[in-house]
Amino acid sequence: MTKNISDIAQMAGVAKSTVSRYLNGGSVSAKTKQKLERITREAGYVPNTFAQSLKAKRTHLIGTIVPRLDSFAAAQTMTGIDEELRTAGGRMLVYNAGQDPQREIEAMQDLARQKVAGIILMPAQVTDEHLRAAEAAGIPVLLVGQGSNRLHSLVYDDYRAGLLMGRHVLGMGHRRIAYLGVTEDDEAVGRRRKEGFRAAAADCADCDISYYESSFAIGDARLAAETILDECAPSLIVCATDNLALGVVKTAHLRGLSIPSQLSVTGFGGYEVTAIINPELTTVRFPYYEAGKHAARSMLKLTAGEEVERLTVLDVELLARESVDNLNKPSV
Amino acid sequence: MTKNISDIAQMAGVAKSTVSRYLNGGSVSAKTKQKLERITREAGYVPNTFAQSLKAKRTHLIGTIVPRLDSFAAAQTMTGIDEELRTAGGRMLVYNAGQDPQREIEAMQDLARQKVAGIILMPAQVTDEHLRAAEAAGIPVLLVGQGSNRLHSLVYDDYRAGLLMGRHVLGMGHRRIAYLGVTEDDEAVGRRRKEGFRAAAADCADCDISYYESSFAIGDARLAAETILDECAPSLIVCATDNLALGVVKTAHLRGLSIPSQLSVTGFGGYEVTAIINPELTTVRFPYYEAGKHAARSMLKLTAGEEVERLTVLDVELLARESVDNLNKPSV
DNA sequence: CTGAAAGCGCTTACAG
DNA sequence: CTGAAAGCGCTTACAG
Repeated sequence: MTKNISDIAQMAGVAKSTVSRYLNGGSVSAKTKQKLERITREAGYVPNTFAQSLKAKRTHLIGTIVPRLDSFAAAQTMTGIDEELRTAGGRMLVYNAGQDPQREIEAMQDLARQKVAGIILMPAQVTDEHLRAAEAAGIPVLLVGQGSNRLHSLVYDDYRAGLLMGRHVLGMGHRRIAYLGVTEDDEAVGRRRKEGFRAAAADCADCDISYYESSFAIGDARLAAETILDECAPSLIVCATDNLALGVVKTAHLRGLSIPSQLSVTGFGGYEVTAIINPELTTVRFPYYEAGKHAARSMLKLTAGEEVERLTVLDVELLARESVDNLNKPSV
Repeated sequence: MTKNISDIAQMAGVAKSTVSRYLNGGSVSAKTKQKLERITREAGYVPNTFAQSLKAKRTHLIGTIVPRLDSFAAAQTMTGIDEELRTAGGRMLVYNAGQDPQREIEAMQDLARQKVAGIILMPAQVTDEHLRAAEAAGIPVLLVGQGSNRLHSLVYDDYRAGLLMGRHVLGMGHRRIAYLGVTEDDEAVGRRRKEGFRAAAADCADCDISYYESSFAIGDARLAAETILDECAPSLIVCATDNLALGVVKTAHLRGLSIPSQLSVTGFGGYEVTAIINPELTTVRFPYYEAGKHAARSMLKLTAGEEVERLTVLDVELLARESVDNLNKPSV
């Protein structure tokens, strides 16, 4: 029923190789091209992707490795990748690493075996093992969210995010501050956001900043908040992600602390939910969706053998909302 | 570098067909089997999936069509599907329909062309066109979230969800109630939840229930809440999804209405965020993750030609939390 | 249980 | 610009 390239060749009275050349944009006479155009259309011809891949030894599939499927950042990025890929006839093969670095490595090996054309990886950290696996894959690997000088990378300006947030809360008059971060093994989220924040605080003589650390889980953030509140009773807790901020907000509620009058809280990310909760959370928006589109475009170029910038830095935007109290209120 | 089946055959001193038979569990003598076992292992042989698919005309890929990537339900379901598929060596190819029924149809056609082994579809509604496309695909199609007597379906007990919720809020003493639903074109979410709720209310003589409708978007729910509050000033708004409930909560906050003392709100779904906001949202938990695992298992059976129950109904669970005021408080 | 051969639907040098 | 032929790495009747 479904036509193959031989059928088309026969119908057009040319050789299979001519049809193939036509399909792949090779040199074909104008007349032949016209004829084939009509015939393939009328016959509803669709190339068999397996046969193509078997010969060409690659697919139009782009492997995408995400730390988890149910995170706002991952979902937005995947949506961007998917949409952009489709416009070019590509497809996204999702690989869920389940927050396990080891599974990220395995994913690269597995995807390489399946001959995907390229891999977009959203890693929590980039280890030597990651680099080795990426090289061994023998196909383009693009990092999103974390940088490496050995791989093409698309990162957010985490440092500036921290800087913007630092300036903002300092400007609101906060001096006794707790910074709830994550492991510095995570270069982007754990290290650079904090460094940016620290740089902003460096200009401030009378600041008292305590640094804490938690995992990415909301539950851990809730626990960390208990400790922070007991130990240093800050006027503000800056959290390295919106999820952590949600956890801190939860603990504040449970303790009967009103936000922002009794405790100010901020996040990073710009998750949708931060605009829904009350009060709305002050945070920094990260362009996850745009990053996905950008990543897909770059990957398409890489698989086509074109040049792509090694490092792209995406800008972020402060969302100053209600969860930070203004301590500069004129005293009556 | 990478070995193919001929290399293995040569190394083992047998024919390619024998190797193929060994690989696919065909009849091979114990001796040959042992030898091939060792050789394939030592050589690190990995079959070329394209060649397999080209011949066998199918893949180990299972297409999964979701309405959107960034929804809690979709993310949980995908996670379940992905995990279960992997244990069987399968892979999930995600197709994002972007909330467009037409793209769901296209997705089935596209996936069929790509010769995926089966399709798991999470549709908003099941039209005749869906049914036709599913049949034309020529591969197993499994519905999740919506039922059809013409296709294998895995659904939630939406009717019971509505019933449980109805009994709960009535039991808490609410009588003046607004039900914010969605289009009845959505059999599960729009129709059955409401029917269940209505059944619970039927037992209640002095009930005053007004029915409203909105899209699935949080923004629309916020608007709908304005109308509801103006028109009928209920003590409680029952929302057909947690997202709608979030929108209603938002509007309540903006109007300065305290929850639950001045307005009670409930949802359906059991999204993670409902346990994070303050007060926690009363809702019904839907087992999305389990549904994903179940769907994958069924699909694996279907592609293997095994029998699978046409209809599976997954149970739901009421999560009675803080967003519903108890009107039965003893008056002092 | 095993092997030789054909074929899945393409692409790619190689000639012309 | 075009065609004939080989080959990508498998699977599958068909004999034996």
